[in-house]
Amino acid sequence: MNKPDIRTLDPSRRASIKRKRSDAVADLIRSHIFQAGLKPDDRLPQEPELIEMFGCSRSTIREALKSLEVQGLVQNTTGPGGGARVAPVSINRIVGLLSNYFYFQSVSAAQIYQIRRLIEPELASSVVGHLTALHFEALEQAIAVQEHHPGGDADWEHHRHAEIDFHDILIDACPNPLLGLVCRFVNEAIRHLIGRSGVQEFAASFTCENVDFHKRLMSAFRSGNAARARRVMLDHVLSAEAIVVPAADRGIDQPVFREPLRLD
Amino acid sequence: MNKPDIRTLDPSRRASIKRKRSDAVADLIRSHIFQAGLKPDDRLPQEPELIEMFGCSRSTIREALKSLEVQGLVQNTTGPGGGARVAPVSINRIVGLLSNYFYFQSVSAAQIYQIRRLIEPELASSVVGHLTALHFEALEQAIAVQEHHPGGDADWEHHRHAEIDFHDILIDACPNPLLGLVCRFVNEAIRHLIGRSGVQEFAASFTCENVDFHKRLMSAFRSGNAARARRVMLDHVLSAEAIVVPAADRGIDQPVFREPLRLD
DNA sequence: TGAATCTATTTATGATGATAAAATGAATAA
DNA sequence: TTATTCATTTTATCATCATAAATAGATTCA
Repeated sequence: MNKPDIRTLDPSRRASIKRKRSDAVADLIRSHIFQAGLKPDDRLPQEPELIEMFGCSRSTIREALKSLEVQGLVQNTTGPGGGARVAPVSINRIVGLLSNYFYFQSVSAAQIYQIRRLIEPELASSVVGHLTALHFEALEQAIAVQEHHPGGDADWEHHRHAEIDFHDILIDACPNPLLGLVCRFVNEAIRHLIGRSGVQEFAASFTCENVDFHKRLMSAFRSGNAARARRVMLDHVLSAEAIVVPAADRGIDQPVFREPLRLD
Repeated sequence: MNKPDIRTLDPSRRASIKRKRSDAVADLIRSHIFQAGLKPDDRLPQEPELIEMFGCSRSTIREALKSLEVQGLVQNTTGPGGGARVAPVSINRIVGLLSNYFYFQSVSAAQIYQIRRLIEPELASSVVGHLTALHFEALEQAIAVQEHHPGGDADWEHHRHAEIDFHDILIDACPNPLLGLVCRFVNEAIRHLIGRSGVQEFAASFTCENVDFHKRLMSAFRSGNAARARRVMLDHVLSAEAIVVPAADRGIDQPVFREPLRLD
């Protein structure tokens, strides 16, 4: 058969290793979305049209659309007016895909806190002035969850998750999407650590301490004091690190920035 | 027909919105990989067996495998001994998926540098003692690329990419995978910024300055001085920020940490 | 009129069978 | 020995049909 093969039509592709047709089609559609500047909810051609456009079968098109769907770029719906539509790539999807990564690349508490101490204070500072009433409500509720069974042993994991939830809510209010994304990643890494940890010794006092820090953070947020929010968060993270990270793993040379300096 | 539907068998799924079979199968396989502790290169059952196991058709299984392939969890090969194999989720794949995100969520230079000034100095410090001869060679070459046409106007984008390449090489030597991942993200964001920027005014002197900083970094790396590497990198990032970020966007309250403090 | 329900249509989704292409290893020819 | 060819295994792609889901519009009931 003498059908033109997409893989050989594009010179840039031909040089590289043989790719699957479905992947080539997926990339072409992906490029088209960006180059045409399509926005979320814009419609893509329907399956029969795509089959016509790319000269390949339905299953190939479907695999390509599946690929784009997993990437979070498109969403497929049935029914009249349905088909493939452009979707906004959500931060949640990226984080979800990331979680696979941690299964093969385990990260230690020490490694997590090496970054956490740097970015969480920045997060705390940056959300000041951006927290809505809804945010405050959610934050209060996260604190309430932590306070509920302060002594219960079985609730340890529950408390730790509520602790991370508190920080995730801050991310929601963060005006810098990249900072938010990075913080989400670190939180996701912590969640994995909680899941597989045998480090459940530090229960009661740790939770109380965290709640206290969170309340002090709330106070700083309410008063609109970014500098104080930064300081309190730094203390919070360092305090947690001192408990969570085994002393042996705590790098002596790891620096802590206590006070910010200004650009000249 | 009275076939058991995977979507209704799992109580946790039944409650939520209707999912596609292929997604349900993909999740089951994914969970199996993790729960069985499968390692990269371990084989998954072949398509006919999977069809048997899940009681669904070939196309459903193939979509599920496609999904896992896009996620980077498995790799499919043809031929004897082929089939689906577990693959390590690579940092490159995650970054690739992330790049979609930036098309809908644009990030400004100011936002990038808010994070960059925090983590790049940490990166520079952490790679000290972990750079191999190969790393040094690659770093030298990246510098050479930047030096090649210091005045050429058309090379501006080329130089900027070489500048980012230099930092990516450091990431390769970073012993903290999470820090590496975060730095890759920031670099990816910068690459996007370069791609769509109309900010090409600052060309010649900027490149020279960067090369100078890179050479000073190399010196610190060679002498094994982590503290100096940190300081030089901070100066490098701040210098770049002062040029790249419009003064109006430069938040007055953004802090700069010039000297590290120690844990008590 | 207004809301709820039915029905038809559109579209993706799932199933089946056949063919093509890639990878492996064995057999063969130089 | 070395390279080549060939058969085999397994996915990749194709083609077609049947099913399920979602919407729009008509219809019915209050």
